[in-house]
Amino acid sequence: MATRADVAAMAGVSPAVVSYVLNGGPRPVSAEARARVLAAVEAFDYRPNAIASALRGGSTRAIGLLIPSTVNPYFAELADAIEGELYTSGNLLSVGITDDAARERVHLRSLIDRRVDGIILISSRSLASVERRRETPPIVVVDRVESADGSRTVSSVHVDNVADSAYAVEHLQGWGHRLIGCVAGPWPVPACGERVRGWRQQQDAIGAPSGDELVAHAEFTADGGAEATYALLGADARAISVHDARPTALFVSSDAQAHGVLHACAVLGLRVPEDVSIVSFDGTQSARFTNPPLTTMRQPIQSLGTTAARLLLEAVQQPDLEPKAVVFHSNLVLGASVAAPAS
Amino acid sequence: MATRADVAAMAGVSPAVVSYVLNGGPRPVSAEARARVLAAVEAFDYRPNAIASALRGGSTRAIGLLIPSTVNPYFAELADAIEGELYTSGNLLSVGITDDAARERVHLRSLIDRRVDGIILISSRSLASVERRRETPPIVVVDRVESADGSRTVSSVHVDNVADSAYAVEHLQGWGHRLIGCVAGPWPVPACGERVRGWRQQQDAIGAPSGDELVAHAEFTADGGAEATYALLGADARAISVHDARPTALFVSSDAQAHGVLHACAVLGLRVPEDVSIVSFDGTQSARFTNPPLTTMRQPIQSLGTTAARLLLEAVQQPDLEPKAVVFHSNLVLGASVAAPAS
DNA sequence: CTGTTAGCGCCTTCAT
DNA sequence: ATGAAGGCGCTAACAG
Repeated sequence: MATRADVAAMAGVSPAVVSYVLNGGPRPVSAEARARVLAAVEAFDYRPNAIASALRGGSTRAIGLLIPSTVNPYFAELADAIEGELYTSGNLLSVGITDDAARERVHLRSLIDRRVDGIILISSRSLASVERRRETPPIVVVDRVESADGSRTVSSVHVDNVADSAYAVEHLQGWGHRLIGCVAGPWPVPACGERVRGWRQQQDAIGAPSGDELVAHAEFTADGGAEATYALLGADARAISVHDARPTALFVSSDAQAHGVLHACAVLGLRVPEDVSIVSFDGTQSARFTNPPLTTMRQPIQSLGTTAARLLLEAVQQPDLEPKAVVFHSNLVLGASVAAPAS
Repeated sequence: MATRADVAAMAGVSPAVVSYVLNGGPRPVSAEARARVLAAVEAFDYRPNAIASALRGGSTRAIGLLIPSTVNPYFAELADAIEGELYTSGNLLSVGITDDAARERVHLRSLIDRRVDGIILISSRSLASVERRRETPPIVVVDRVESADGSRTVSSVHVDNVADSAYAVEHLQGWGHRLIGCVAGPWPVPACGERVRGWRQQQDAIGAPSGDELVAHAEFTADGGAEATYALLGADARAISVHDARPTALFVSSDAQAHGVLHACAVLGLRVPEDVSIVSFDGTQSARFTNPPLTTMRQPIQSLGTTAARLLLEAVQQPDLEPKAVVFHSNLVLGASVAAPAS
């Protein structure tokens, strides 16, 4: 592959002049020399080696993204928004899938070794260990960030999970539901805990049951949602024996799980919404095409993604900027998965 | 950040010895020196700078992936499989989303500039221009590859789109359908054309209509599928005026489009499968949770992804290996979107 | 067994 | 307006 020296030789100038032309500085170049250089660049189809440039200049124009999965439509839509914003600013996205925590740590290391300019962490389980590290590039987390000592060291973008979850539960209560189960998320990250907290808070607010027998943790997948449903609504569910009645509604922490919840309800012979009402969280496109369409709390996914990217790029430019926390809120999208409980 | 020189200084050895220890060669190192080096590495939390290593060694251990979208579940599942395989082999994935062809070209350039070890192209629209380039890293395409002169220069992985599409159409015919519409894909890539060809071939095989009035091209999105449905089944559809009857079934080129097809049918007051039967292509998880569940040709997405990654890694290791074309076939997954036409 | 050294390709200061 | 040269951090060939 042609190098800068080749171009310089053909143009009859020194390598420095080639850089001057291509980078628009820092020194002026005569029109003649410029023309010869550009011709040589054309002839060789020359492009600067980004590796060498990065080694020299200290910037890779690459951003790392650590994401739990791309199969979950919420994460997929988020990744799409982030990539779009980065593309616009001339940055490349390096992606690691962080199914499990060990993998997340390995990927984090790898990204730092590769000197990415910044990192976006989605639902990170190893943020604590990150913050302990000496030297990391700027980081933005898509999820709430809570530091032990209250001081924030990274920026974050997220919805108000507690309030938005409470709102979803309130919607169910408004239709007359009291015994409402909660399909919780799998990971020890704030977003998962907060959605349970929002459910519990809202149940407590009207004196409705909020015990652990009504909570089932599950993976953020359809299968996870199905399992949780069997645990909560199946014949020998603890929720049923404790309350001597089957929950009439479920608050589900993600659309991905809700797909499996619908499936499991069908298997159990329960009709949605006649026998069981469902409200889920995320508001992805996929929620519109289920049977029945899901009533779901729609997160502003595009905004979350573009904001995360923009915050990060700002931090890359000005490393000693104050970390920010940007909070959005969700909107209830009415599907057809909620009805009044059978009386 | 600590450099190799720092570690060497602390360990009281030369920088080369640090490399010998960390890289396991190429020269032996005494146990004592090794211990001191490792202690120093530990103390500094030192890791080699991957940028410098790449500049020197010629390998970035990074693979580029160009993908049309992550929101389409077929592409998302494919990306997931590819990332998994690359992670296993210690490679990082750099992703570019190639919504439009211009973007694809920019990304391709960028990946080459960054000296990725190889590139995976999904449904590429600019392969022709790639093949014209002088120096590219190894490339694997997920789609069929057709060179003008018949000689293949890159490897490919794909299903037999013509045969698998024909099979899907045959399934509809088996239920008694004759007037079958085709929702085609949007891009000038082999996979899109071949699915239409499979539909047409199978229609011709039984002397059923296969004219262009029965084909509607559309984006690989739900909205695309909906628009195509209006064009084919709406009140003033050309298909209807030509045949003086409404198509009783649709062959849909992707699950993503099929979601929108279902939606549009509901809007048009057409029941699925009573009024319109549907078979789609891809067989993603998402097809199981629609209303009704989709009957769809399931591509072996995991295998496609891991095979693409493995072929590429082979080519990276042995650049003058013969390009291969690996062909898989799809399986019909029975949902509930097909029934006999109303007589 | 260990140390020295020459680049990899680029950017940029300094000298001309 | 241009050229020469140092150095980013690393690997590996070469010399002790």
